[in-house]
Amino acid sequence: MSPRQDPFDDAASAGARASAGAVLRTRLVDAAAELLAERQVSAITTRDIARTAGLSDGVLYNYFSNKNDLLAEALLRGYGEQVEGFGRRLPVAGTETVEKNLLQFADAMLTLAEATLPVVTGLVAEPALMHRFIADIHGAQYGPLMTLGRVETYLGAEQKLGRLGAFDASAAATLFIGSIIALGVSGMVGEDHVPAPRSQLPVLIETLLSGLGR
Amino acid sequence: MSPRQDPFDDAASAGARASAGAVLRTRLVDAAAELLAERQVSAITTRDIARTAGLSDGVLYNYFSNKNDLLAEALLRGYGEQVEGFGRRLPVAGTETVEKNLLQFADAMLTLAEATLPVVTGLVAEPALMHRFIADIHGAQYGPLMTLGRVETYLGAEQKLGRLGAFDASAAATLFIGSIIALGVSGMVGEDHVPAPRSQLPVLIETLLSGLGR
Amino acid sequence: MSPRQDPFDDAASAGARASAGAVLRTRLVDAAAELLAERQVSAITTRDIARTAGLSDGVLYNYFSNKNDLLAEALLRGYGEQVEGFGRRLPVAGTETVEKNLLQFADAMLTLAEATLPVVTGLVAEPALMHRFIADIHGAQYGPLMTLGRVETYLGAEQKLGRLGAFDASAAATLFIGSIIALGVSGMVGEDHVPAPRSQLPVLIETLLSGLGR
Amino acid sequence: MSPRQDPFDDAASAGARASAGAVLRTRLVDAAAELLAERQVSAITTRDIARTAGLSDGVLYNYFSNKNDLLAEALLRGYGEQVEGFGRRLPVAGTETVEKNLLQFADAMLTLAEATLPVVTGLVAEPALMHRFIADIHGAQYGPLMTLGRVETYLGAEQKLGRLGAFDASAAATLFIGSIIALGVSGMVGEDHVPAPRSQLPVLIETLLSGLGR
DNA sequence: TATGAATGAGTCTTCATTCAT
DNA sequence: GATGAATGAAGACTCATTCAT
Repeated sequence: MSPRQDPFDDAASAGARASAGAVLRTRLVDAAAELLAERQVSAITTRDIARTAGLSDGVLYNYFSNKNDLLAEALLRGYGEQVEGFGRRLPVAGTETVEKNLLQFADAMLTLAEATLPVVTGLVAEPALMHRFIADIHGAQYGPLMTLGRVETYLGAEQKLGRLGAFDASAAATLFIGSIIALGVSGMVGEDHVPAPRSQLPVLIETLLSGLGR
Repeated sequence: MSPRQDPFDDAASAGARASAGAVLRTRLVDAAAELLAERQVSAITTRDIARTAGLSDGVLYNYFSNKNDLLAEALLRGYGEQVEGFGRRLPVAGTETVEKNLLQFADAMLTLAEATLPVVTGLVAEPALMHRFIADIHGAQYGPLMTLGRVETYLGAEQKLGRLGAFDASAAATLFIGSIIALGVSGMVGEDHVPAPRSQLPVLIETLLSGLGR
Repeated sequence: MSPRQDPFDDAASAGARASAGAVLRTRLVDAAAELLAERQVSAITTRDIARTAGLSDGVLYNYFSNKNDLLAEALLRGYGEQVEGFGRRLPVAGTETVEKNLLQFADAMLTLAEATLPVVTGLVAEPALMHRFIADIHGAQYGPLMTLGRVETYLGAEQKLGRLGAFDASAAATLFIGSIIALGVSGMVGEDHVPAPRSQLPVLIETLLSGLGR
Repeated sequence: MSPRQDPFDDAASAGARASAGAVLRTRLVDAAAELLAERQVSAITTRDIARTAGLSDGVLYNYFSNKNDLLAEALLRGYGEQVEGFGRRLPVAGTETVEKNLLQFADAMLTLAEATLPVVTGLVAEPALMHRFIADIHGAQYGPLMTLGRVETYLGAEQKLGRLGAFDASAAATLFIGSIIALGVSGMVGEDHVPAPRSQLPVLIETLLSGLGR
């Protein structure tokens, strides 16, 4: 007698099954992320996700306890990717000029804001998901504090190098990031008569560097 | 014969009768505003509004052509009240010190942001209402451009008075407002370990005034 | 002392009041008839009628026990007017030629059909109103039997005058009226590629007169 | 091994499973058709259909994009069945006698009219559904023009065979069909004192054949 | 485990009718 | 009588979740 007839019952296929499951799980997250990129969270139905993933309506509940669990994962992954893209573009203190570096920083940050704002603002309507998301990005060190921290660290480093004066690095980072996010928001709302956000970065930086005083 | 004392007689009651319709209308707007203050737009149902107003389900449609019309009115009224409160607190160029004035400006603006951000961000999930709202606040001169304009105007005035140096007033206003909104947002999402937004205003202003340069 | 001060309290004004009531009643029926001419029965609301009559929502119930009672009256009146217009245009047996007379008959009947079909078909969706209407037009001798009877009478008269041959006048009337109503319906449904109903009357009459036999 | 007897096994049950969706879909259409046979379109609610089909409220939307889509299908199916029944009963030119053939034609047509008139007239109150239905029956070659065309064709064929004289076949078809529909309508509205529609067919045909002239 | 059919509570909106003034 | 504000039942449609196969 051969060991077993049941084709699904050996270690290999058990592994295959397990990873097959993981595959489906990933396909669901991919589909959710894809939809998140083109639509408000509140406009995404479980059926949409299943269709996009090419799967049936019910699978979702084999891998996630509910819709929000899946969305939270997709959200975190998408956000994380953007944050990492941001992290890879950062200038190094002491190289180039401070102004040039800040511009590069600003551009990366505006890109991050433009990519994540639509999704994040959409979360406001889903408090449960929102809190979940905030907890998750804290856990994953992806929070806005991280970006704020990067700017702060950079500014502090330039100060130590003597390429910047004395100022509160934390406050400066808030001014820098806050104004860039504001630009991103105004671009998102799409008010007419407002200049393209990106074109305003240089004068923003120059103003921040010089200050308003005499 | 002395005039009648009964406050419900004559013109008064005629007026009351004439505006009887307006009473319910107002009650509906009040109810909507009340709910808006405690919940996301998307979590407010027509039934909620009716219950809160102590009215029956259908009344809404005797005064508004649909749910969004009512919400838009409540939204605009609430937002307008905040904007006017903001407008009344603004400093005058040339008085006091620039720093003190900017602090007052910042405080008013943070108050405005804290009051309006939750509602406004909730609109993102309701594009129809969002566009309606944007059109309404533009019509009512309540737009964000208005607040930006106020700051810009103030800074320009101080420049002319020689109390501030040479800088781009528009960029400065963006730095100022953007960072305050960012404080408001961080307060709203309620991240722990973040200092109270209001306590950060002085150093923010000082940093903005001095700049980062040497 | 003059007889009476109260301007509303003499016989004349009592009469005026009574007729004032009748006036409102008539205004309601007028408004309903007006709307019936431009819309399906099912698309007419009591509020529409009140607005059109320039009256308040509730008056209707002072003169009619419900919406259908009012509509039934408007329906009957409108239908009666058309039927009477039809009755006034009928030819007299023995005058002109039979063919010319039948054409006149046909034209009057098509006019009647075109005017009443939209309203009558709209009634199908309101069984209660439909039955009421049928009973009413029977009572008022306005029924289709009446028009059928008119044709039948005319044909019989021409037979007696020897201007037509031997045939069953009732069946002939049915052929005549049925085909004209069919033309009216096909015009109403507005199928393309169908010739204008009125242009087909002559050949219809000629065919009816000659018959299909050899 | 003998083939299995169990009708639910193998291919049969695979088919059943594959078409399991179609089963509910059909049940819905059946239920709609059932209601259509006993009630005006406008008096049928989605809940009625679901209850009649023994299903829950929402199922409808798993198979149809809206209520009208379902009704349109039920309508077309019912109408098509009648039209096909009609088509199967038609006489052939040159056989029997013309009179007998026309009577057969008339009877089939009256049957068709009696079956379809209540439903079709009910559509008048639902313009959207009406247009949809007209488009559908045109697509399916079920339109009234078809029935008209069948009569016209028959009459033309008899003319060529010399069994009928010279006349306008189109006008004759309109006379024929129009009067039969009129009989159907008068039967439908159920006026009393009107002889049974079917009993009037012979004299109608005789009159049509002989004409009114001398 | 995968499927997708089925569920049913919940949403906005309409409108004939009532009734206090 | 006249008003018109208020009522609330009813309708079409959506969608997260369940569960038999």
